[in-house]
Amino acid sequence: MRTTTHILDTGPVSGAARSNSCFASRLARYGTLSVEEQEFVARMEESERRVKKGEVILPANQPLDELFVVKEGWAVERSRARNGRQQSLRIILPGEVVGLSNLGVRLAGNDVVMATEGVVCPFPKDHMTAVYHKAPRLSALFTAITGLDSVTMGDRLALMGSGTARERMAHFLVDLHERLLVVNPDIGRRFRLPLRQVDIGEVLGLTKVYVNRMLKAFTDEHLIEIQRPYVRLLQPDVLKEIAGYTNRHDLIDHSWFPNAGQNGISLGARERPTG
Amino acid sequence: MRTTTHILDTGPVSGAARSNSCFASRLARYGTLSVEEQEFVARMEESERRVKKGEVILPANQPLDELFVVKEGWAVERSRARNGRQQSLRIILPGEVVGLSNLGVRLAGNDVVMATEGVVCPFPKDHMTAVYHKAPRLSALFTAITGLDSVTMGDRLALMGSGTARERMAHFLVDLHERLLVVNPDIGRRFRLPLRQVDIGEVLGLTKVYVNRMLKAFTDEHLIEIQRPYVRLLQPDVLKEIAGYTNRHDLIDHSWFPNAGQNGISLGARERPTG
DNA sequence: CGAGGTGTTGAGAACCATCAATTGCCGTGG
DNA sequence: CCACGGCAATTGATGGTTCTCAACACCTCG
Repeated sequence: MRTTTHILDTGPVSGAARSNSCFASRLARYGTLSVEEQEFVARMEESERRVKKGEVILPANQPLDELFVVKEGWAVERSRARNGRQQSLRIILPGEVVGLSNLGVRLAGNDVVMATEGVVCPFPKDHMTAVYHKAPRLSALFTAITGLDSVTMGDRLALMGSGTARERMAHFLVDLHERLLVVNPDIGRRFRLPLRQVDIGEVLGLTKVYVNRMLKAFTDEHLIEIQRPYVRLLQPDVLKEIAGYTNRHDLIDHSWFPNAGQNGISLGARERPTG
Repeated sequence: MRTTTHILDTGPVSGAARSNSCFASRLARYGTLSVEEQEFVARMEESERRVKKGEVILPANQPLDELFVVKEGWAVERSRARNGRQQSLRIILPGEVVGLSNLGVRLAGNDVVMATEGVVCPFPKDHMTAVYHKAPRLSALFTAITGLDSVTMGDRLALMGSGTARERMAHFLVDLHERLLVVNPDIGRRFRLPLRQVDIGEVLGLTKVYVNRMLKAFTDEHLIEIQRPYVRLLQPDVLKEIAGYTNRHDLIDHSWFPNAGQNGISLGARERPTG
């Protein structure tokens, strides 16, 4: 009998159970969690709050005493530029955490705003202290995720620096699709894109007008198909080629994680579902 | 008698001693380290390696088993785009760490290349395991620094997305200056900029021609003065205004750090030198 | 003295922004 | 049922910022 359970074990997983643990299910992608670690994660998701579209769940320039797991809906991290023109730094999808990278920071650098209505699970930052004390492997996993975010951000930075509008748009679509697949492997090539073209423009550093032109171009080239608010990627590979996309989600490393000690639980890589 | 020593205590600090601990001195900016923690840090800097200009100290797409502290010289993190046009993601100055954000990542996302000759201190990634086990406050500090890097990267992302060439250049100059001041508070307004205009272009996502034009513009407006390879910021405040610069280095938070335990060492904020 | 790298300057073109007008969609109310 | 308002998407015309290409000046080093 094993002392670990795999959260994403295929089998009798009810829909409700899955929706109760979208964060845990994302973590489970990177390995098996011990029972104790699962308790920590569960604690992070124990309180829910329903949030409206446009609600600021993490205000900039304010001390941040709560982290969030986004459970339903999309959020956006936005930098407020005094130029009026504001820039979205990243999109936060269900199952992703807000504030991990701001953990050591006294004041939050940027706003995090809900792009749609949704449900978030706030949990006090102090809990992280306990994690660092008692669940070193989990804290290492958080470090890993933070690092992954950083690499991802680097990719976007490169794209914003030297990428054309076409490349940016392709990257945007492909990246969203791949990230949605992480939590929800069975969506196929079609997904809901609950953003206006203005919003996309703020993510990509383009005007809504040019966003529209790029989308039209892709549609004309039969690369995508738009059935608002859904998008279908007709030729994902071509889009990846245009974007120069490299999937970074295989990058999580656990080899250096501290061992769990006498219970000897291995946080080994989970085999990827063939795709 | 205190059990802690402040590494940057003003007083009899020899030049040699300071050059031996540029990383420690950066850490010390954020608080006082215990003797044990100092030992960890010292261990990170115990082996030195002299590196040539252009040398790749951390190759992309390869497992990363060493971190580096850059002790002398400048390094650059570069994303290799297959478009030919390559983009520098960030500049790494003496006293800064390479690879912290890649800790949890199986393969390094990007190359890190020396922009000048210099000295780096490699230390095995495995040491971090020990840190996470035995020096929770230190590992929290690393998390904090990683977070700070992330926020900084967000600022640059916003700038690349919606900033003009003028704003980018101003930000570039001001940011470098402020970061050099962290380790070396007495350089005044003049600093050595050991980069070609092409290199600056790769950082800012501009061509060398336009970099030149911006620099000329700033010179004509008496905002800067160039005495290759030195730059003097004649009106730093105007530059900050142009760049919309906000200094993020005050942002490190230690309130949530785990306590050190019975020895009760406080990792309190260090008062900033008045500037 | 020549070669190569870097900086400087000019002219034209490309990409994307801006401005402006129109269409289509949806919910509301008459 | 239709009129209306408002928001988002779409399309066209024009302009600005930045790129590209190209030539030349400067410096260092052999």
